[in-house]
Amino acid sequence: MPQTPQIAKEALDEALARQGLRSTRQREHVFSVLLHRRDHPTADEVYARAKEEMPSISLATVYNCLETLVTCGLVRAVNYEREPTRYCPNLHEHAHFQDKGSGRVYDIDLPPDVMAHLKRILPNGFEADNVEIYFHGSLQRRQDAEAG
Amino acid sequence: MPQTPQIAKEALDEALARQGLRSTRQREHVFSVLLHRRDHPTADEVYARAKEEMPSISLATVYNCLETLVTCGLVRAVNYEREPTRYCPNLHEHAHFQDKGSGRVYDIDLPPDVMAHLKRILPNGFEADNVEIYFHGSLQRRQDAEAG
DNA sequence: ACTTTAGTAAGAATTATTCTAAATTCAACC
DNA sequence: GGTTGAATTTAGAATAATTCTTACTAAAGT
Repeated sequence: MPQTPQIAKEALDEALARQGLRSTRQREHVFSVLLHRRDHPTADEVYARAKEEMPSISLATVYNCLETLVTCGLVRAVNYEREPTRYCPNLHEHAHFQDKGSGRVYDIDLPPDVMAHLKRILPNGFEADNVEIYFHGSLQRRQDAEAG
Repeated sequence: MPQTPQIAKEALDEALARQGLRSTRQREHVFSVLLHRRDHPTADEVYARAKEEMPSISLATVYNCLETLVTCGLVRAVNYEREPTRYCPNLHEHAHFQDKGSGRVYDIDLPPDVMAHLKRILPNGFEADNVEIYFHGSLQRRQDAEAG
């Protein structure tokens, strides 16, 4: 039973309030679904998981809630090629890696200098707000390194 | 009247042959459209431009040809968020920058070390085939620096 | 309690893209 | 030069993710 931890609920309420938005059961629940398994689910997957505890929630509401969470800055929308958008509650600056075997997406921490270093390659006049870095490849699984 | 330069036509024929594919009028024309204005057009835009010289070409064929060119390695498909796919005949390793004002996409050359440097941040077991780097921001236009 | 506003639900609509089936083209062989 | 068979093109239908619309519900302000 994923229960939104108090600390996350407070962050949610505060972030929503900052945008003049209300905290609702659906928003809280969708957020808790994302926090519970940080595996970059698609909207459909979030919908399926959300319904387990809240069978009356609709797909449209899941889309609305995800969009709201993105607007509030609590969640990041992640795209690769034209696959369905995935959602990620990890707010550190980080890159993504998609394993072409399983399609699963993993967070890759960025050493602090990388982002700055990257922005420095831009010619004069190009001002970047953000940089998306998306690796695509295969994940060599080793017995001793089991990752989620 | 964009005419495929001989050198490009030969590269096309050779690349197609390597995959056991035929060189056709449509494939050649779609390729020439991409080479003519290197502004990362969408499939729809390529369709519109291709029709000017070849009014009978269909949108499906444009999609097929673009896909074929990507398969042959002559063209890169570029995605940002869930916007329509854009096509780019620049095969150097490079990043993309989208100006949020105009939506236009620019190629950004990568210093040779950057790619290698980036791949080195991957944890053990992650083997990247490729990295997409997509900047999003605004382009400060200066009188003396007019770019296409 | 009454009114306004925000949020949710269900399904229709949209959009980029892919699929399907029929028609056409092309390269190789006779 | 015509024939054959596979590859390609075409037009339109189909698909899939997402957004929109409209009515309903819930909450907040008065």
